[in-house]
Amino acid sequence: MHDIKAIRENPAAFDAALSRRGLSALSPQILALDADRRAKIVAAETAQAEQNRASKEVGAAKARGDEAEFERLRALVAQSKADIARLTAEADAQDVALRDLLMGIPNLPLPEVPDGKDEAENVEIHRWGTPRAFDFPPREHFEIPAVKPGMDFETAAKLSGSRFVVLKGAVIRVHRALAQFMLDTHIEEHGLTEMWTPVLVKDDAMYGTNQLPKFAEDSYQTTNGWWLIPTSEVTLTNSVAGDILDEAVLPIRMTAHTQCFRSEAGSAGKDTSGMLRQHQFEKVEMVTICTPDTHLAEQDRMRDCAQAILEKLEIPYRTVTLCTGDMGFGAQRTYDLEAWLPGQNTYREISSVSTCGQFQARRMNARYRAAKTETGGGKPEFVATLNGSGLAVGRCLIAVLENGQQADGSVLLPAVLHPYLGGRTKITADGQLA
RNA sequence: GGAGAGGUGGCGGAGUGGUCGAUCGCGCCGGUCUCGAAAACCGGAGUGGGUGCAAGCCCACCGUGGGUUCGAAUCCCACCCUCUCCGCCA
Repeated sequence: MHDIKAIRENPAAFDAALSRRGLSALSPQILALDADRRAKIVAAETAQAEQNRASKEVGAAKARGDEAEFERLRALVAQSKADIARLTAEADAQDVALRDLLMGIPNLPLPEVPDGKDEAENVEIHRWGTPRAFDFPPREHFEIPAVKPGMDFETAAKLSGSRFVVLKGAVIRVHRALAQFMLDTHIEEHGLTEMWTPVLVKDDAMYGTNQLPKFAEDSYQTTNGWWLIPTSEVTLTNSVAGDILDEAVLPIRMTAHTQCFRSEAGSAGKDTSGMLRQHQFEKVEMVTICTPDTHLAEQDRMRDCAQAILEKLEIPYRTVTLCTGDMGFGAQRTYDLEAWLPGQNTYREISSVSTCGQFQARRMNARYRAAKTETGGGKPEFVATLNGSGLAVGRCLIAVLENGQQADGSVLLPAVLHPYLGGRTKITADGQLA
């Protein structure tokens, strides 16, 4: 959510940033609402102050036994009650209206974010590894002989419909190894703290990380009102909602491995084969809570953590900075990591690392108290929040399988996974670990 | 699921209708004292909003939302959460 004071102080800058995201100027509408709201607040508070004064006089009259004056004042106060109720309701309504409006406006891109309409205009900033030269036509993951016995879409369809998968045998073991490997690396080498969180959350959490109010149709809700998280960004980030943190505890760098649930509404026909895009998938997520002056450095750090995973897995990838037209609702800047998928002969998104600045913190009311200095401090300020995949486990499995496939139908597995697989180094063409 | 207890400021803990935004203790910050520190003493200190150049003033907040009343942290209703015991259970 945006800071109304910042918009008030510099509406032109606000509108200019909005236009970079392809939105028309909103500050006139916002400022009009804001002015109206403040006028209503003044009216309501003035009336309330008068009543409070009168009430004290009533009490005083009663105390000195002046019954006539007591009754006169009492009637007066009683009369103004309805007026106050009306004014207060109006002020509240304006407040809600402004909040609703601000809630629906996306975050503003940082100056260094490239302008652009869509993903075609993202800017590559880093490339690692060289795609293997195949002396046979590389297959997509679900067509590799070694994989086929362990990736069962028919059974999943029987159970749940399309966009689900049943994994078995060697394939799920590699999947599990991947998640463990990612977590262990983040914990031991990157200094992140592992968390285990609910995957069912209340409305408030979904508002905090921007899923609500605009993107309700992208998530699933239970009959009693809980939401299934589309990413553990929701639980990790909202873990500090409403808090006033001591600056000394920042930055807080977390990671979690959870199931994620997405309806994929609007993605009909997109990536329908294989397990690239599922309703249910696993992700190792990273979330950082930090001070606003450190968030850019923290974002680079987080990106490096994600890149390190791909490098250890020996998967060629490239990193892009998303252009204004491709950024998510809450992001100020986003790096996407795209893994090389030989079966598709292209790079596909496997991680997205975003800083939201104070955007989510304002929604969640998550603050920190800056250490006192001569110049100030000591006052609560909103924290900055960042989130990134570290990585999407299912997509990472795809990348490992496609990049490791051999002419004979087997798959060679990256060395860092061998310890997690009892020393086994490959999946044979008939689907066995060996 | 059943029974009971409880939700007050960073923490502990008072407060059952009228200057209570809230006694007190601890912790915290500033000062006095000290070579320095501790102790002691003095003083300060919540959050959000509105208004104002500012000092300040005003409004709201004692789990949440309603209600009663001239007036509510205090009374009433609903809900949420926590704890204890019992039951069930991965």
